[in-house]
Order: sequence, then structure tokens, then C-alpha cells
Amino acid sequence: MLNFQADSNLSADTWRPPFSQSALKLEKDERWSGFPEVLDLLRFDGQVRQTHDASLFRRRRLRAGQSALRMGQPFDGLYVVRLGSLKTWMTHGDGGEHVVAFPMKGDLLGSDGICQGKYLSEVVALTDCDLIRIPSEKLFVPDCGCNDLERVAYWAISREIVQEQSAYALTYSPKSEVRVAHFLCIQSERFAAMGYSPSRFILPMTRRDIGNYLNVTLETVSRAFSALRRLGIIAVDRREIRIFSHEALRSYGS
Amino acid sequence: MLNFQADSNLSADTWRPPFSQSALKLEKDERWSGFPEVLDLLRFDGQVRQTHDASLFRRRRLRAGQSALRMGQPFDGLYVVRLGSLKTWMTHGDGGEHVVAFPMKGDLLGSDGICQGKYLSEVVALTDCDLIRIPSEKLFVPDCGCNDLERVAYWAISREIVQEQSAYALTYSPKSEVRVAHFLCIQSERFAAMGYSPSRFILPMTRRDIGNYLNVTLETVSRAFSALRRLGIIAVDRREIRIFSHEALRSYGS
DNA sequence: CGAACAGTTGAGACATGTCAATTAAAGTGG
DNA sequence: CCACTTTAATTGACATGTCTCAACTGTTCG
Repeated sequence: MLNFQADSNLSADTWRPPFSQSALKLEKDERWSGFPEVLDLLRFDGQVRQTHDASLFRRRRLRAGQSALRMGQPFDGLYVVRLGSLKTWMTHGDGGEHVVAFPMKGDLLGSDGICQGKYLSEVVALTDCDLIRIPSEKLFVPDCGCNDLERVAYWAISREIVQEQSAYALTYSPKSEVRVAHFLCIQSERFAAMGYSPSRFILPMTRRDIGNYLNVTLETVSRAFSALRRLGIIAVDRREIRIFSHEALRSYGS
Repeated sequence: MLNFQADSNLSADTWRPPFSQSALKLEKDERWSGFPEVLDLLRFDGQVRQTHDASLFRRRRLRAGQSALRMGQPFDGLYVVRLGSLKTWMTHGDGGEHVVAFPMKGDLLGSDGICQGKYLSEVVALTDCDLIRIPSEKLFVPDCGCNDLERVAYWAISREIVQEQSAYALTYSPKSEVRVAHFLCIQSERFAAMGYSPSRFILPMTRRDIGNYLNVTLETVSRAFSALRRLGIIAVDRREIRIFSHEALRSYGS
């Protein structure tokens, strides 16, 4: 029986939805983040002139289900995810909705709002979230452009492009099972990049969201999970995923 | 018989692959572009401090089939397409390739190279092309960040994000015919944005490229074209497309 | 406790992929 | 300039993968 039982204990580094109990209260007084924390969250590896920048950025907390950004809303800044998982989606003109990303800790929100001065996608919190707001006033300083923050922000935006291209390439596979396997690989890598276990994590999104993201139906996602489970590559229990062979998952279908 | 005959004359504003005869020779001496031309190409609608910026940017010409950017190559700047059509693709790890964009006049190339210092996708010219190089020296000036160019570049990068999201949403449709119809809509709009006819143009890419881009086989693309032709919505002759009803094309499948 | 939702699984319909044949166009070399 | 090859594109027949519809279970939430 490969299926992972929900009642067994999760290890300390297993990712789980944050603030599920009352973690929010524990840091009630920490409502600001500094520039170094932003750099750390973004995993910025370049050089900045003044690491002693004393700028403080206001945090914004969201309950699961709340909107972080609304489509059409005027651009008022970028957000860095400090904690939590979100879902970015666009309406497809004719009413159809399409999930385009699942932002997590360290990801940037709102970068699509710069060019038209308004956000062009909707971002909703899947779990309780903690965001750091980088207001447009600090981004676009007209008097002096000598601004480390601006440089870092644009570096992060370039990274967004890469991530989107990767995500786009994700949907390029003839078979849905391969797409799902690849999706799990990417999720695993992202959890690893955040410092959590790459072999055991809880997906914050529904099967329907995954299917929408991968352009298959939720039933197909479920069947793909079951197929991978039968092969002994993963274990599935609701939204909890355990990966037994990253190699098999990565090379699945090729 | 709706099928458009190849031997009939194309109107002046119908887009056709540039430099097909000897247009290159005509502007042999124009090897530089100024800042205003870059702004115009990018269709930048914001404010810049000094429109009298005398910066000149070197152009780079490519023959059809030549690479504009190679994956892994160190980042040395961004490029703005002045003329021509290109194809951006990524290798998918296991050898599979995926077309992620079809850049055209006014589009930005190389924005995925900033965050890791090397280009992460391959860009190849589908037609003869003329690019404007914006070197990284001019983009990242360490001594004084009061740089309009940098601001415009990042604005354009934000637009890239939006375009990619739209392209990603493109693949979200249950049926392949809908995807192909939507693809033609987008192409039409892009030709219109460049000042060409939205109702009559020549696709620069093969059916295989389109299929790869939309994640269907080339036969399915061909069948979708034929289906739309039989409905009287479009006419197809090789790579030349005529659109008889933009409305029908846009709302197809919904 | 009942309602709503998330998820799994099955059966059948249908769309798309695969394989193959054909045509037209474009490039190649004598 | 003409055979020759290669490539792009269309179309058909068939196999197969995915969607649709449906039933059922377990969980969550009021």
C-alpha cells in the first residue's frame, strides 16, 4: 500500500498551509519588512550598492480566498510573497478563466501591471498569505533613478519571464500524464528552493486548478495521479504528495 | 471557391516577408537607430525626460534561418525587432523543443537573459530581420541610474510578461479549432498594431511551428484551417491568410 | 445532521494523434 | 534549364487518449 496515510506525522520540513491555526497572532507586531529581507526572499544573487538601505515595506496579510490583486485595478506597486500560496488567473475574454501561475514564497506579484498602469490578472490567496508591498512611489522615483530597489525589482521581473516560459513549456507534452508528472517535478523544485522538503508536500490548489493550469480536466489530473501512484513513483493522499523517485518522475514519458 | 489564389496581386498594406528581393540594399547606409525610433517601435506611451537623447544603437541584420540569440550565450543586451519575424523556442530538458513566441516588429528579444546573465531561449529568424541592439552597458549604468533607456526597457519587459500570459491563455481551449482561430485573431491584431492589414497577411511560420506553439500536431492545424475555410470565415492559400469575419473568428467556439 | 465541495473511478462518445499517400513548391546540382 | 531531392501542406483511415456524464466516497462547514 503506497498510499500515504493522512494521520501519520509530518516531518518538520514538510510544507503545510501556513497560519492554519493561529500563527498569525504570534507575529502580530511584525508589520514591516526591510530591504535585506526582500532581497533574501527574492533570492537575489546580484550586487546592491547600499545593503544598509533602511527602507521599510509594509506587509499585507490575506486570508485564504481573499484577492491579492484584482484585474483592472490601477497599478500601485509590486508584491513579494513572504508566506503562503496564491493563484494567478486571467479571464479569457469570452468568460473563460485560465490559471497562469501558482505564486509562492519569494515570488513576485503584479509585474503585469506596469506596462498599462493596471493589473491585468487576478491573484487570489489559496492559503493565508503574507505579502510585502513595494509601492510604485519607491519604484519609480522621477528625481533620481539611482535606485537599487528598482534594479532588483526588474531583475525579479526578468525571472518572472523565465518562469512563465517554463510553465508554458510545461503544457507541451502529448500525454496528460507527462504533464502532470512534470508539474509535480516543478512543484517539488519550488518547495526545495523555499527550504522545504522536495519529497513531501501539500499542494495548495485543487485538482480543478491543476487541470485548468495544465489544460486538462480535473478527472484527467486525478487519473494521472492514480497512474503515477500505481507505478510506485508517488504517493497521493488528498493534496499531500510524496515523491519516491524524483528521477522516475522527471524522466517519465521520455 | 473561397480559396485565395496566389497569383492575384497583394494590396500595398498586406504584410509579406521583408527583404524578399533586395530591399536590404536600399538602406545599406542606415546602420544605426536613435532613441526616438526605439520608442516608436516599442510603441512606448509614457514620458521620457530627454527625447533629445542622442544615443545611437547599432543594428544587426539577419538572414532567414540565422540565430538571433542562442540559449546559454552570455547576456549582452536586449534587442528590438525593427523588421522581420522570428521564432523563440526552448529545449524542454529531455530534448523536446517548444515554441514560446513569434516576435515581430516592435517586440523585445532577450529579456529572459537578465536574471541569470545568459539567454535562456533560442531565437531564430523566420524571415530576414533587422534588429536594434540595446547593449547591456547602456542598460545598467552603475554610476548614475538616471536613465530613461533603462526605464523604457523595463516597461517593455513588463509588456513581455503580459504577452506571454496572453499566449499562455491561448492554449486554454478544449478544442484545437478554437485555439487555431484564436491564434489567427492574435496574429491579425499584431499585424494591425504594426500598421499592416489585419485581414490579409502571410504567416511567417510553418504549420509545424504553429502546432508546436499551440500544442497540437501540424495535421490538426491544417484541418482546423480547412474547417474555418469551409465555414467561410477565412481563406487559406499556403501561408497567406485572409480573414472575412473577424467577429466570427473571435467568437468561434463560444 | 444535511449540504456543499473535493476527489476518485467507470463507461461511452468524440476529438486528436499517428501513419500513410498525395500534391505542390522550393531548393540542388548537372 | 531540367531532373532530382527535400520540404510544406493537405487529406484520409484508424487507433488511442481525453472529455463528458455519472455514480460514489470522504471531508468540511454550517
